[in-house]
Amino acid sequence: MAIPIPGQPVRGSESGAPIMAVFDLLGRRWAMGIIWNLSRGPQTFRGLQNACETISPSILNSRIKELKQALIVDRSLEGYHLTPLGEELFTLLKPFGAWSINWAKTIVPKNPEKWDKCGDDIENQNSK
Amino acid sequence: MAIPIPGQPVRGSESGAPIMAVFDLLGRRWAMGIIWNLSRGPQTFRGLQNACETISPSILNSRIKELKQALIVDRSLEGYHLTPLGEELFTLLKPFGAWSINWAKTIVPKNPEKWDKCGDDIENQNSK
DNA sequence: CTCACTGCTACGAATAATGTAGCAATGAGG
DNA sequence: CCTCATTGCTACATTATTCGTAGCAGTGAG
Repeated sequence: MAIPIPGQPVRGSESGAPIMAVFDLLGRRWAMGIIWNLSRGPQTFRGLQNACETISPSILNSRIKELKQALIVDRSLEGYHLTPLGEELFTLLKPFGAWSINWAKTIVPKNPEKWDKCGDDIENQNSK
Repeated sequence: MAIPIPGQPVRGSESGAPIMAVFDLLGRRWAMGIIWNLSRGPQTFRGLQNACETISPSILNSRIKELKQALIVDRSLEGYHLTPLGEELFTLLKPFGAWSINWAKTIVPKNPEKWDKCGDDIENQNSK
């Protein structure tokens, strides 16, 4: 799938508003997870694959290509890593970690039937 | 599609880390765009459909159901709107608007072949 | 009763993702 | 050289998700 180009019509916006292009790009399966994982430092293809547990290599390959084209990810000898633009994006993504913990506490009691274990995972997540 | 429950295995994370559940939820097509649109105030189903231009009603319906289950969106007489949790989420999403403009300026010169018009849209986007 | 509109469902066609197998390249050990 | 293991990545059939369009029931105005 081609990356959305801001200024061009993308999914959800004929006007080409850049925010819609971003939502298109980040709204693809695994995209945000890949950025999150890369924030810890350079990763190999295999490393990312393991981090994303169930991603298939062909999709990982597509997402990486897209993020590279979008200048968010790049590759060096140490492996794939975030570009400066990607780092910036991650700083915006970071607060979602804390929000997600709060969200989990609110939502989980509303879905008791699906809720057994969890506690530890939630508490331990703020480790970066 | 069922919403991801933090603490339960979701796409990309057997551990059930809440952040992965959030990425799963927000990483679905249109999800972030819907939240973005609702930040301007209550919207009708049709209003959202028009705002998202090319979304199909069945998908819009699914996304709304999911976001409602996730306590991010609710419905009242005035229409669909963000819950307090949803408003919080939007404040995290908001900075992406500014970043996207910056990103657009960087990326567009790298894709000259796809770039004709754009300028005005980019400049005028920071209106909330 | 009609007309226009709304929220929403149905459903086939198109597109995207999964899961698995496997290939070429690289590097270590013998 | 010749294995063997590992890595980055491709291929491809199966399955899941989304698109695009038609249309139904409900509401309110005229």
